[in-house]
Amino acid sequence: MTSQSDTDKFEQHRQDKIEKLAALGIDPYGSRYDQVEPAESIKARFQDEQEGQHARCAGRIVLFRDIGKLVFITLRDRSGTIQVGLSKSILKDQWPLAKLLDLGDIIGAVGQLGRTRTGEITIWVEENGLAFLSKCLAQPPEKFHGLADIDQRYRQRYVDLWANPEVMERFKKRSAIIATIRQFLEARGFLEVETPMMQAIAGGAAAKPFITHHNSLDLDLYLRISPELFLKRLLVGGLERVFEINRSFRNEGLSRRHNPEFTMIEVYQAYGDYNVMMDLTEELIGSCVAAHCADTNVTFGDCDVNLARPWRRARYADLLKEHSGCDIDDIDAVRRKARSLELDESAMDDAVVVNEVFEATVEDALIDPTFVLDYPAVLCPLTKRSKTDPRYADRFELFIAGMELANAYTELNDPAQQYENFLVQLKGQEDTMATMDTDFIKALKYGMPPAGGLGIGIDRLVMILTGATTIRDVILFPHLKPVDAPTPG
RNA sequence: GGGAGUGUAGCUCAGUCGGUAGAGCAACGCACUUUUAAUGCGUAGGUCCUGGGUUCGAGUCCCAGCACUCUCACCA
Repeated sequence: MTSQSDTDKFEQHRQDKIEKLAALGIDPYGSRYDQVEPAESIKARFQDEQEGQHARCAGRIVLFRDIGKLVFITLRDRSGTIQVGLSKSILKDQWPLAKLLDLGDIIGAVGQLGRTRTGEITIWVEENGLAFLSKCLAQPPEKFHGLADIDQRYRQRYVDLWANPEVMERFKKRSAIIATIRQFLEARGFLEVETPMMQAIAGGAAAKPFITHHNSLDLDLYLRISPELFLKRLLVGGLERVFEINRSFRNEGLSRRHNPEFTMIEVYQAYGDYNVMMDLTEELIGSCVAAHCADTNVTFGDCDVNLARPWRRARYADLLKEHSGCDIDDIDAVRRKARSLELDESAMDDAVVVNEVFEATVEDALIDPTFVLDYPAVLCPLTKRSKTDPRYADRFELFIAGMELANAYTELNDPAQQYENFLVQLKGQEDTMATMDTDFIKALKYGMPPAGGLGIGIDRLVMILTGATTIRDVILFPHLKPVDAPTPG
């Protein structure tokens, strides 16, 4: 016997039950089922145990205990679980149907609420109160360990979601966090907008894009690496406060913090600057913490993270000094440090070496939320330079648990300076497909109000707030290599 | 692309020194009207990832490949 025929045998047994149901005139794939109450709300309202209460619920059979003339079912729906009891003496003519149920089936149940001997709240299904809504033909995962194989969990998220309740909880929380963000911004007068995901010029970041092709225009297009340049066009247009919760795409390596397509939010506020955005960031994420975390201390892998406000604000140069011992202006010292970190600095520009040392020594150490302020200007082509020291740009990044969570700056609105920066950026970046965005320069020539702009990695934020140390646990269908299709025949 | 690890029943996993493949759950059959991962008895289920090699004999040792995981590199 091969395993394939075992699987077929399993499916055949269940197929047989479908045919038995059909012979009884019952559609195993059911239909509309109204007035369904979530399992957890049924249990909540029965706490007072008033006699004669009815309930109507629907869900998937995740546990099945057949003890003769009595069957106990644990039914799972989006809210949780509830026990459903089938009794031969109550079901009467419908009793034989109880023996056609299997683990994994989706059913509806109506009946009296009661408690069993051990106190479990149970829906005792009444006569004709059992509804077949969908037969499960495929074999469900093991009931106690759930679906544990990581690859299968991501590939078959449709099983993972009900086999592992904490998975469903995490994705419900993700939705709730995004709802909180929307409410927060809408309450402050920000308008949610949508800008192109297919762009002729992939701008707003330095990353390798994915290429796609428009047939009838015979035109190569890029999947956006950032919505930034379009959102700033909207500032020129006078929308003044906009945000986009956007999927962006970067053709780079995968890691526990990187998925090729990821969700971020970008926010632009006319007449603001990066200090305004820093306050906004702290309040925005703070409101998510308040709404969705039990308290401000969260665990993230091996880290204990304290999210209590206010958050530390420290200059880039000061953090470099603190963690590497190097003065940012002493390039020889920085290069010595780079060599001691086994970085090959010989071919790097000064600013790049500084940033490499910064990333190697500082970022991992920023566990509690830390705003890193005032980046070297050469690293920031879209950012306005500091009025007091033009070597630095008015930009911050927010780090939590060693992870870059947000990036914001005072937007550069000088078209001549922006044009110069683009030219510098284009040198030696052929592999990023970077192209001069002359239309963006033209837009700036019409006048863009001074503005603060902010980007927050939504996936990473959800990771922090739900304790998921890999980005694939907060993305419903993370990128995976496709499985080879089985050869037909 | 580099390094490390994993791959055994549908699922979760054992498998000792190289000596004819094991458990729990799921499945199938029987019993059971208050179970809680129900229980008891019975049955069935294997390309030990793939291909080579060593050996009288390989799930086990060696080589190569594949897949996945972790990690490093890449990554405004």
